Amino acid sequence: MEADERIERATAWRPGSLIKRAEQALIAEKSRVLRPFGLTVPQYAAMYALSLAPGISGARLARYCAVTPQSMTTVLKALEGRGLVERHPSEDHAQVLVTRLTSEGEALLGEADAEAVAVERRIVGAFDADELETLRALLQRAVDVLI
Amino acid sequence: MEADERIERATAWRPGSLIKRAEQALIAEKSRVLRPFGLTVPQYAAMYALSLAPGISGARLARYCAVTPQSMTTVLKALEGRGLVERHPSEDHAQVLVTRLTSEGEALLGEADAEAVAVERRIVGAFDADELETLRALLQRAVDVLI
DNA sequence: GAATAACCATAAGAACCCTGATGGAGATAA
DNA sequence: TTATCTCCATCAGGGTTCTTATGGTTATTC
Repeated sequence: MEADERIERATAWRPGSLIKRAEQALIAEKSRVLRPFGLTVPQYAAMYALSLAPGISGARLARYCAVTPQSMTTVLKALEGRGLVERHPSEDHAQVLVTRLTSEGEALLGEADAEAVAVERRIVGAFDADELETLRALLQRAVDVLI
Repeated sequence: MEADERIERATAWRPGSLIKRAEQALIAEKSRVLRPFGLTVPQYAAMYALSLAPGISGARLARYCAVTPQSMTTVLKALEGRGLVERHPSEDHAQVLVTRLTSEGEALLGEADAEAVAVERRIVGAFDADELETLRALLQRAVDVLI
């Protein structure tokens, strides 16, 4: 159909579509490797950040994962329901919920992280050091002109 | 807090986080400029593709916009409810719904597209031709190793 | 000490996206 | 002609995300 080329020609110059495709492919592949563990990508990201910063508040966790606090709340509720994380009121700040991985959470994260890291390594392995730095710099510039 | 640097150091090498930030910034900015028109980014994308390929089926439209047919159905229902697109059974294929922009849809798209294109131009303007081609090639390579 | 700003958690509502599964229609090959 | 493959639309269910708004707590500032 001729519409294919017409649409291709009209959208190919837009950098946005390239970035979208890359992000989509990344999400799809990570979802695939995480599915056996019953984890979604945002759930994995939250658990990974929790492993690096145990006892963090939900709001800080949201900032680290680049989502809104409301989104993080729903993610944490799902994880809490599965017994992978636990939340308790902070002793210092009454309105803060201290969040930690449970031992089951740590065990599951250990397995899942190996798969997730492997996906990232596949990307890293496709570039040399210079190319990786170039990609980083170009994407950063795109972000800078957008914000 | 020390957790900031620890998380930063542990995630900075992952290309996935860079791509995610870029996509997030892009979505956020496009959402912002499209909001006055009452359009979301996927709704705009669908209308834009429809303007290039009038009378296309929902399934083909979904492929062009890189979403599932189910997602496209919900997008089109919203647009249809606002009178921006219309869908009629095809005369050739009984199971196909021919989809077109209404005149109001075309008018609204004309205004919204100017804003959306401006966002893309801001990105394009931040790079020279070589850099743009490099970004395109690097992102394409990342997609290729993931698929 | 009181006002202000900054932070935290959360509810409500709307969109989006996905996977999985169902059912119907057209085209092709045995 | 029948079986199969492909394409289309859609339902059901789960998960993520956002905006908008509310209410409470802590720290700072006047």
